Amino acid sequence: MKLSTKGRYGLRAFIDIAVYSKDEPVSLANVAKRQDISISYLEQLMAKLKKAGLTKSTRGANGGYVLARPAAQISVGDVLRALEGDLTPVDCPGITDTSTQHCDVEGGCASKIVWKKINDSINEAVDNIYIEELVEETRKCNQNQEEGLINHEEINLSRQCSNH
Amino acid sequence: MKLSTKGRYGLRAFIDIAVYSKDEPVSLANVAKRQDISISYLEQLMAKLKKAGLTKSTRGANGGYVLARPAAQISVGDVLRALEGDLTPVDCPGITDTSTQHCDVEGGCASKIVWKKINDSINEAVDNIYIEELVEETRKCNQNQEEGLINHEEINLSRQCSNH
DNA sequence: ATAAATCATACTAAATTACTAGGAATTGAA
DNA sequence: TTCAATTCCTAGTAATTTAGTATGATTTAT
Repeated sequence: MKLSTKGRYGLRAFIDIAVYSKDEPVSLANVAKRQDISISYLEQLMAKLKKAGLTKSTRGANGGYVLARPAAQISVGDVLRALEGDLTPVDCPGITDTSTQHCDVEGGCASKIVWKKINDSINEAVDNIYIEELVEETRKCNQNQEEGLINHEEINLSRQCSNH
Repeated sequence: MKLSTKGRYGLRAFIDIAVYSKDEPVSLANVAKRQDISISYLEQLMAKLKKAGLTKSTRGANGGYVLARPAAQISVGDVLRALEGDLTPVDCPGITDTSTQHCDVEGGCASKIVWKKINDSINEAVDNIYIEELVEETRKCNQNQEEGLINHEEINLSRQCSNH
C-alpha cells in the first residue's frame, strides 16, 4: 500500500507553487529545479491539478501556474485526490459511493468494517490539513536554513527540514 | 494507493479461521471453499501469518490452523502488517524508524507533516479493531442470513452482510 | 499404504508505475 | 516578425509489482 509518486511529487509541486506564486505565476522549469522532478512529469501532474480546478495557468513566455483559490481553502485531500483518484485503499460495495464492483462472497460482513475505518481515517486526516499550513511551515524551514548556514548548524537543520 | 489481495484475502481468511476453529483446526481447503480463494494462494498468506506468530498449525490429515492467541488479543493491525509489511503509504526519513532511505530534496519540510498524519491515522485505525469484534460480527451476520432465508428477505440481508 | 494436509520454492502473465519523447499551440519581448 | 519560453496533449516503454499457478516434499491420522 504505497502512495505513488504522483501524489508525493504532486503535493510537493503544489506547495512549491503556493509558496512562490505570490507575485507572478510559477513556471514548471522553476518547480523542476527546486523539487528535482522532470518538467515532463510535472506537466502530467499539473494537468490533473488543473482539471480538478485547483490551479490556474497562463501560457506562453513568463507564464506558469498559480493556485485557483487561497491556500487556506485548499485541503491536502483536495490535492491528493486530484492526483491519485479516490484515497480508498479498499473499494468494495457499500463502502464507497462510487464503487461499481459487485461482491458475492459468502458469509460475513466483518472485513467491510475494517475497510471503512481505514478509508475514513485517511480521508479525515488529509481533509483537515490545509495547504496554507504547509506553506507557512515551508517558509519557516527555509528561514531556519538560512540562519543555520550563518550559524554553521547545517547538519541539524537540513535534517529537520528535509523534504519528500 | 490500494491494499493488495494479500491484505484483503488474508484478513478474510484469518477471520474465517477465527470463526471456525473453536473445536478443531481449520484446513485451508475449507477456508478456500468458503472464501473463494485458491488453496495455493492461501498457503502463501498463511506462511506470513504463521511467521508473525499469529497462527499455529498442525500438519497431516485432520490438520489445519488455529489462532496462536485469543482473538481478543489480536488486532487487525497485527494481521495486516504481517501480510502487507508496514502500513505506511509514504516512507521517508524521520517518519518511520525502519526507513533506510536518504532524502536530500532542497527546501521545505512541509509534506512530511502530511505523510506522518496519514501513516499514523491508518495505524491508529487498524490497531483499535480486534479480531474478536469481527468474529462476533460474522456470527451475527451468518445468523441473520439463516433467518433471512426463512423469512424470504434474502436480498436485503445478503446486501447487508456481503463480504470483501 | 493412502489420503489429507501443511510447507517450500520457483515461475509467469497481467497490470501498474514512473517516467521519457515529440510535437503543437500560445504568448511576451527583441 | 521572429524567437524563446512556456503550457498543452498524446503516445510509448522499461521496470516493477501484483496476483496468482505449479510442483513437489514432508507430515500425520486412519
